[in-house]
Amino acid sequence: MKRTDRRSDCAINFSLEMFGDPWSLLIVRDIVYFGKKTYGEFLASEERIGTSVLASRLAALEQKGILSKHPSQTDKRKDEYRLTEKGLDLVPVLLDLAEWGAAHDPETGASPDWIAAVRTNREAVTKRTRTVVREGGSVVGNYETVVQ
Amino acid sequence: MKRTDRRSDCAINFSLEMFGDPWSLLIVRDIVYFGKKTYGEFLASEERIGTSVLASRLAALEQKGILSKHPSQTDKRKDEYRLTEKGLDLVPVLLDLAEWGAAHDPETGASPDWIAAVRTNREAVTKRTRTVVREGGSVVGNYETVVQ
DNA sequence: ATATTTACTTTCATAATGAAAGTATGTTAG
DNA sequence: CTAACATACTTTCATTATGAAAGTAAATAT
Repeated sequence: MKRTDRRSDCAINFSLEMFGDPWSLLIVRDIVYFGKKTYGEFLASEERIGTSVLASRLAALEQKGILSKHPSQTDKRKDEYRLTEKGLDLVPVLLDLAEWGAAHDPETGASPDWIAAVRTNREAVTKRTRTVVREGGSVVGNYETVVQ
Repeated sequence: MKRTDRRSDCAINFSLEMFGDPWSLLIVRDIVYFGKKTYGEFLASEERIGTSVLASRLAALEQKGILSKHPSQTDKRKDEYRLTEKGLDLVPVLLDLAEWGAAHDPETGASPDWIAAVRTNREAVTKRTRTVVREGGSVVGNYETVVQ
């Protein structure tokens, strides 16, 4: 009586079913790179996610244990979304996507030394990124720390 | 007069626009892990991609330079799809997705020693996987070679 | 008290997916 | 040589997801 609804037991397929849509990883990126936390901050991102899509993605990521939601202490209208440990495990995926994108987009906006740091020092960059993000920081706000 | 249609210049966004749908990376996985090459082989994969979706994904991946298409030498009905070098650059992404999926799916079908090899020996596994796939082989058909 | 913020929900037109059947060309079996 | 079959699609159409815009309710700022 197993086999609920998943397409297969493949680990890659499992990952794709969890966050393999075109928006979920952009939300994770907003947290990891830019330190965004609230609905309004995600909504304002450059890629212009629609409000209804954002709402459904946030709910789905929370339900899947990738994000957790907490009422803001300072403003009761706001909620803060944070990555769980499971969500932090996506940092390596983000780094690979950044590396691939930077390598193959002739007009990429990625900074060459960030990409170089990821390429030459992957383990350490991953670990420091996790640590920084776990404590509420972001890559952009802690560049020196993360890159080394 | 730049800025065609892309949502942003972010490298992560670029990657997601190229293969960030729920099917493209499964096709790449079919090639890398299982050595699939033809339309019919992709169509038969466990996740049951629809024929119209498969056709559009293959065309899109070819147009984006991730796959190349070649008439089969032995059977003129068949076409063979292969990864370009740009497509081979997706191997690290696949390895990360496998690692994340295996780590977070309690019922994963991924073999523990493949995952262990990826985790402890990422660089070498990546490089050997690329080499094997570039020559038309696959992970499943060359397990000992790839894992070491 | 009133205006504004914030996090949504609702509505609705358009696009993508999924299931099923159909087609054109090449191959195989008798 | 011909009929059945294989292969790579395309077409159709119902269902679902996306995207744009407007609306709502609670909390905060003025």
